[in-house]
Amino acid sequence: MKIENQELKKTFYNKCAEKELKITPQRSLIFDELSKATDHPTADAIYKRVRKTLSNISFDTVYRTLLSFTEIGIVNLVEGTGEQKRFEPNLQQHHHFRCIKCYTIYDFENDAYNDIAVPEDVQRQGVIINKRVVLEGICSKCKVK
Amino acid sequence: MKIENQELKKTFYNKCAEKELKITPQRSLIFDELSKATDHPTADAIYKRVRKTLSNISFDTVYRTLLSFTEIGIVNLVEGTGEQKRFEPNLQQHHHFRCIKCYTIYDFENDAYNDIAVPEDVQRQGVIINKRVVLEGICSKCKVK
DNA sequence: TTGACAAATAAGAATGATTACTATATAGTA
DNA sequence: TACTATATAGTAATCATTCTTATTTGTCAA
Repeated sequence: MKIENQELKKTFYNKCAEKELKITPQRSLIFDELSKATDHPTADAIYKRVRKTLSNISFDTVYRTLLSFTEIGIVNLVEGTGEQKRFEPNLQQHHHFRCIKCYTIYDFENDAYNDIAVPEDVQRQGVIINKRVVLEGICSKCKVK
Repeated sequence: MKIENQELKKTFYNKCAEKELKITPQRSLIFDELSKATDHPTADAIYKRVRKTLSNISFDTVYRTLLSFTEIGIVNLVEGTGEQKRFEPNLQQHHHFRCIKCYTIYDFENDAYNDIAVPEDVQRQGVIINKRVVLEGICSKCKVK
């Protein structure tokens, strides 16, 4: 396991303790599996992966667990336009390029985007937790077709 | 009907002609109804509104029509994280503040956000059609609770 | 370590959104 | 006006998500 994953695991234990979520084999496995993922998987995709280790885990457990992870902030829900929910590990701030044809999401990092200021009128409307730039378009693969 | 709505209606006729979509009373009504909306309605919400005028319109027609409008680019699908699809009229470029508790989406305009540059590495991955900043957080209403 | 209790799980059913199907109706055009 | 491809209403089917219930498990105090 890489250093950054050990760090992630620590956050997992800390946050679970803080929010009074018990550490179960299912939760631990689901967390590990999502931490490895680079493809913004759906709950169903994670379910298929964890079943290789825990063959009788239920889909409901996977789904519920992913949602509770997003609630305590150790996992992110990825924005889309109404398809299945997609999840990603809560890594450093990054942004998304989303293909409107195949729905693939490409991550990218950009310091200028990280530093954009929140307008004052929006600050008055609530507390901002996330800033993200979403670029939408057609990816090279879909362009070819 | 206001000037800008007349303009919208022209775009509607032009785009429909261009893409060979027939102008039907249902389509025309659905387009008008969404053009008036400021609340990023779901298909179901639009269905309820148009039924006041066309009482026997089917939900399927409304849903299908909204999707075909997004395909020809006269309507936008709003980003979210896996809830029901939400639609908005395709107006001038704007950005969203999205409450993660109640899912309400607040529009705002910001010139600096409109002008952000697309990084070169992303330009190589595809053609960008939309740039949008999504701010997520907790809105004042939900904060109170 | 053991026992009690609250929390978590598996399994499957229920709900709700979205999509597909089919017979009928209609817009656009000769 | 008549023709033809397209669109529609009504309904059924599918798929994602959420709920229910009986059982199991983690945690903590003794």
